[in-house]
Amino acid sequence: MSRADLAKQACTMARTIELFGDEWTLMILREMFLGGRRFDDLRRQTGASPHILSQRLKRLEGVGVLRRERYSARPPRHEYRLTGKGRDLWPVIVSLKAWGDRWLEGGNTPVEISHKGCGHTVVPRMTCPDCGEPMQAHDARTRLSPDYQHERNTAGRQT
Amino acid sequence: MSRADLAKQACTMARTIELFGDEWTLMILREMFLGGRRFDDLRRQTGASPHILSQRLKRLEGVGVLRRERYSARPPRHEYRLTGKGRDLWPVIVSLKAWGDRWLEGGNTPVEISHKGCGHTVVPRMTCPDCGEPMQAHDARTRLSPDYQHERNTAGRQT
DNA sequence: CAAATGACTTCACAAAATGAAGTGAGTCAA
DNA sequence: TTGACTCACTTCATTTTGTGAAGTCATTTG
Repeated sequence: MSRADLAKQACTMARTIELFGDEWTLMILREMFLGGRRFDDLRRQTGASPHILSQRLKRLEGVGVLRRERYSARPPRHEYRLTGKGRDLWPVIVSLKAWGDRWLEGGNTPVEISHKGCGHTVVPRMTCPDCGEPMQAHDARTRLSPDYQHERNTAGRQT
Repeated sequence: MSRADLAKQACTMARTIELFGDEWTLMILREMFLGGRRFDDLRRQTGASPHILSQRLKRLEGVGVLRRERYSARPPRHEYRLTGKGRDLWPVIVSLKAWGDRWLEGGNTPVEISHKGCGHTVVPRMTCPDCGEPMQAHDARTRLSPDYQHERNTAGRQT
């Protein structure tokens, strides 16, 4: 199965992973949430080669999570900005960060997040929007739709 | 810069991305949160080739997010289970799902999550652990440590 | 006028993924 | 007790993707 085939699956998780589930795309998103906007900044901070950075930015622009904007006309220069759709990926990046801060060894976290509302330095977490309680894997019950159950049951069979 | 070089960065985000930031690893984690435990189930549901699945499972085991357990002795059979460290990646997968459910077209979400505590079907979200308010990108202020600032300022320079 | 900057593209080479086939331990049905 | 089958993989040839260096082009700055 190729990357493109993931896009055909009904599961929105699989399709989102197909879009953003690679090293460089995630690094670019991280960098943009840290404020990076220009090609060369992104290249330096992510370590991506210009070739791959260019490719990924085009894909992200195509998906609509960022847009290319001219910030200078005379030498034609562009920068990249997250759209609302792109900013909505924040929880993904923050979740990765939270995991790393908790489980990875080797010094303090170099990036701190504080909540503008209350001013405290925090590690944002998942909660239930209904009752407000924190939610982790074991607090959740997962249910698959009948169609999706069927898709899964017939997946990878040769008959 | 290669994938391995990301591991040397101080940023816990970069190092976490190095560990889990690829298509197949994320698909495997998704599948495990959906209850998948055996090699062939994982292979079928993720679409990964046995080669790559084997590689990724070894890496994930090495990192300690899952463990290999024998469930039958006579035909020696194993299955894979998430550890606590692995279950802690739940917010990453849920965030990807939430984004997909919101922004991707094409039918209803095939996976529903409900909160055991209150029983409601929910889309878990990020909140501030301090004041309990929902948090999104624009509610957060990001601060970099001085060391990390310096690492960033000298990144990608040839002099 | 020469060198620098920013935003890329092109290219030769290297690394990784794919798909198919194979392996080995063991079970189960005839 | 032979033959088909399952599970958990490994091996291998081919294709795809990524890498690092160099090049391009339109300016601007020394």
